[in-house]
Amino acid sequence: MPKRTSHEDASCTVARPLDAIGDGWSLLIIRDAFDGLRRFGEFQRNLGLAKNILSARLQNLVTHGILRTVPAGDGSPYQEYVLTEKGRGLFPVLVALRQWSEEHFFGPEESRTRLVDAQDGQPLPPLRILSHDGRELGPEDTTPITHNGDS
Amino acid sequence: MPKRTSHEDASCTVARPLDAIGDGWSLLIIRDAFDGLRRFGEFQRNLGLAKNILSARLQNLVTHGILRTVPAGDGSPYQEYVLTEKGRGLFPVLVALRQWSEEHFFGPEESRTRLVDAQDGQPLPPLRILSHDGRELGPEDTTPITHNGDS
DNA sequence: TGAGGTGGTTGCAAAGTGAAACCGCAATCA
DNA sequence: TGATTGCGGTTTCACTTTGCAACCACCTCA
Repeated sequence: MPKRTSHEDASCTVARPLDAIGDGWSLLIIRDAFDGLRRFGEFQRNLGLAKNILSARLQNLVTHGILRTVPAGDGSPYQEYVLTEKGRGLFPVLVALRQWSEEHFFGPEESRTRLVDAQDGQPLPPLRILSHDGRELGPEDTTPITHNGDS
Repeated sequence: MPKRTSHEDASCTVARPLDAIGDGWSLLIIRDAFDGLRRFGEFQRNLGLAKNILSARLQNLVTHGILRTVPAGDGSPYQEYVLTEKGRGLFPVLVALRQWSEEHFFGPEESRTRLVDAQDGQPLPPLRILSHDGRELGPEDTTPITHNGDS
């Protein structure tokens, strides 16, 4: 996590969430959480990261309200980490990232893990950014404005 | 950028792009590039990061094919950094991240920078994940599979 | 009792980050 | 002509973070 002491961190909607998920591990933990992993040991085995790092990342995700700890699960005396509603809101971000990655980081013959429709196994079509009246918008069709909160 | 020497980095469509954009600065640089910034000094002034860090991040984004350098622009003897097609493909990721951030990191009264439709100034409606036949999909409606490249 | 699994914390070495200084180049100014 | 400034970096060095390994506390089961 960089320092970002600049003047630009206050109102930018990109900068602020990066404190929560901007490091290299958090999004992988969240992806695993979407895949149903809940236990410390599951995350650690699946990701192969050091336990102290995992511990710090889980704490950070909990304090940011993305994961929360629930007391048990099965009879074990330990806790589990599950996505909050805020954490589940990251689903479109992960889908967008996966689609971009599939398109640009993998060759057509290369094996990869992809997300498919659970009902019929069909791959997800590419995300589209639509305006309120249904036009498809590209990067040049949008503009950033400073919004005051009132409106 | 974490090490990720684990067995899971090879085929995961989330892990691989994080080498390119997984640090705390790269997405901010890319957002600025979408906003039209092109020059080293523009990025540095706008983000307030150290010049060596900016230099390293720009190099990394160039080697990953997200930005490319173009020789001039105006008459100046310097180079500019512009998004490649691959870089422009990150637009849905940024939109998804902004929408999640607006919803969960900002109070209703809090001032923030948001993205609006350039044509009519209307805010972008929330992204929806749709199946190939138009059903809206949530996290529990999808499942990850290992895809072999052939099909 | 003690052997093993789970969920961490603690050292410590190595790598990464960041502020400031420095540097080469070109255009500008005196 | 010689000095100055701005741009685009690179170098230096103190500081922070990461990651491996060891250790530890707790519980279960034999």
